[in-house]
Amino acid sequence: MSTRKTVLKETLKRARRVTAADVAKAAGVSRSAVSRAFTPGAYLDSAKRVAILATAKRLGYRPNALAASLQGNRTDLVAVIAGDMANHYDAAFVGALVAELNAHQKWPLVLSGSDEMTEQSIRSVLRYPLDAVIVRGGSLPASVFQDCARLSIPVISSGRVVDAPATDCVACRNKDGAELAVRTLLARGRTCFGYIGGPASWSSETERLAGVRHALAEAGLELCALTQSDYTFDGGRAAAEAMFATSDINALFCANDAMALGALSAARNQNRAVPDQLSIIGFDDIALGAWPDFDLTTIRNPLDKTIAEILRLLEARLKDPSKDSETVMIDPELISRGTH
Amino acid sequence: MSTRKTVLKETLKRARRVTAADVAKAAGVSRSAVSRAFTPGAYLDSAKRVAILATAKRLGYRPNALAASLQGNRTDLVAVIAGDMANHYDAAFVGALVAELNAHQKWPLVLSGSDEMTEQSIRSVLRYPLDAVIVRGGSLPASVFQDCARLSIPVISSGRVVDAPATDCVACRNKDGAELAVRTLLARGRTCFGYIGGPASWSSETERLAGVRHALAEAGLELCALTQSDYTFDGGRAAAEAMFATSDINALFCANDAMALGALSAARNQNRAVPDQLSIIGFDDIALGAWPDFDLTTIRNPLDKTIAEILRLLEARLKDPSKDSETVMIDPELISRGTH
DNA sequence: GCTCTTTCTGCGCACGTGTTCACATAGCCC
DNA sequence: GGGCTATGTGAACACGTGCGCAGAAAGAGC
Repeated sequence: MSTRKTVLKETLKRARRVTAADVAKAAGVSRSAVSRAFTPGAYLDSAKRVAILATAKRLGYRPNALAASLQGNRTDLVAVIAGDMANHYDAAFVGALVAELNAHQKWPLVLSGSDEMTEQSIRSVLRYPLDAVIVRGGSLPASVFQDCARLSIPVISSGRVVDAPATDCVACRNKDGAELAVRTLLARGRTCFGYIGGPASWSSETERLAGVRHALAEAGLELCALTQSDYTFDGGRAAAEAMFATSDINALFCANDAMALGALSAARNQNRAVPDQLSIIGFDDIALGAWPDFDLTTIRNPLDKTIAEILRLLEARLKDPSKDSETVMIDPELISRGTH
Repeated sequence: MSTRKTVLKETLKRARRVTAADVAKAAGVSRSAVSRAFTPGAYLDSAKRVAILATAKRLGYRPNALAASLQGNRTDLVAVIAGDMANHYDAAFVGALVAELNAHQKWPLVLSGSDEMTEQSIRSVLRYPLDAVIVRGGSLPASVFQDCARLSIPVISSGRVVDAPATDCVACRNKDGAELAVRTLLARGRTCFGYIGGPASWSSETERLAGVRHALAEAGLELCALTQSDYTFDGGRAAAEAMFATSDINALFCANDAMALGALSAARNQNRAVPDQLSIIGFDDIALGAWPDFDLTTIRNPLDKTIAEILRLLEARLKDPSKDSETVMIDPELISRGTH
């Protein structure tokens, strides 16, 4: 009876994965021996180990990482909540982060899409026992962080400082970056400033705007023009066109490079000489800005440093899950090129 | 004794995940009842179900997807082997694919990096019981496909046609695309053709080159200049500069948009009027090409269709794992803009 | 030969879940 | 009351693995 049931199951299942028991039977040893063969440092006759590994290779066996993780081991699975992958900086960020995680033998479950979609997705993904969740900026509701905390899954937030237990943060000093941009333009002798920002709901946006206002106030100035746009090339281009039509700015700071490139495109289209009549500075330092066709002056939001810090924090957190939360601030740098 | 051991383990483990047994104890029911509460259609008193779900929510319980998958269920985990994320087309591809997989409740484990690194990574990731592996172009060794076959993990290959069991393919008709580009340039009256290709090891490259040669031969022509580059903007720019120095082409077809934009940049830098003196056509149709600053004519490698087909093939394969392998060819289209 | 250490091995438990199985309770009709 | 169906329930198993435990074998020192 029970044999018949097993046979039925075998047939129904298309093709069972080879298990340690299969290898043990084929090699004529116990299942424990197979397990030990794959565990460095375990007591096992070296000749036997070689034989077992050979059999395993022949059958195409690999230990099932999921079953192993049931014992309370690490899963090496990390959720990565990407921002908008259409954004060049976010895409570069995710690409570099994924490569770095791979190099550290961590496997990223990537989530992307609109914020509501992502919120749904993260709920589903939390069904997996993750080692950690890495969040890229964005504007996710606080409930997500609470859910992670309840499941005692550590969180690393990049681009936004979050105060929560077992939550480490890496963020750029956005205010400093914006001030750096404005001071650079002031030093160039500019007096009438325009600013094209991103969606007001993003914390980075409010910080950058605050930096702009602060640095201008120090020089006894105010913004001549201000627009909130959407971090895209098209959005930046449209915002710049509208701005050119209503005010006579000679300096323009954009909250990211994509919008700055859009603004540069608009300026060229209207025959405004850059940088003679108008200075433009972006933020992020995407690869595109360095192309000779643009040669965009920008404030670098250092990708490599940020990702290196994320991995350092991840390792530290896994080593000591109960350690205090840590926040690392990254200093932006001026990348001086031809548009200011 | 056994109690003491359990207590010790509890203390050592930082914070255990809430399990169905915990919920059962808290709600005063059996563990089976908790499992049934989360299984739609299972026999369970409706009042009891409500009570259990409430308790589960209070404790922050979610079923462990990994433990559930041990029973032979789907894991909903899919490995995605990305190409080079620095490449704009590949980055857009991965971004769109990830979003679409998320929408279908599939969770992508993304691998990226150099080919050798990726090969190492895929071996590690195959320790997880994956529902499928999606491979983006590239030049991975055949052994990877063999490994997947042995573990009976279905493979979907995009950008390259692979003949293997349980391996479905989606690919662009690269030859047709290249011919379309050349015929468009011929119709424009061009006679002296340059071609900047990608690495020769890629199958897409040989197909595109074959298309170029075939369409030219039909018109009784041959290539005036040929270079293999690396699919990057800088590579395309350097290749174009070298080409301009040695031959007097009036038509240039590039194997991808990034190199075409580099070539366009080089042409502008040397005051070659595009499209009056020189026509340039790219391949892929990345978002960048549509920017008014470039306005690049190109051959679209339809991203949405490709991804839609990948998901269709994935669903079909999961529904019937033993179905015949299928190959879907996607037709490229001419996107006529200002550089030809 | 006897004890002690070192090396090696198989048995069996634990991990968290879905599902089958056997059993209970209740309702209904003859 | 007897037989039937529909509904509800907990115990038990299976999934694949790592590891603890106990015992075996072998060698070393007296």
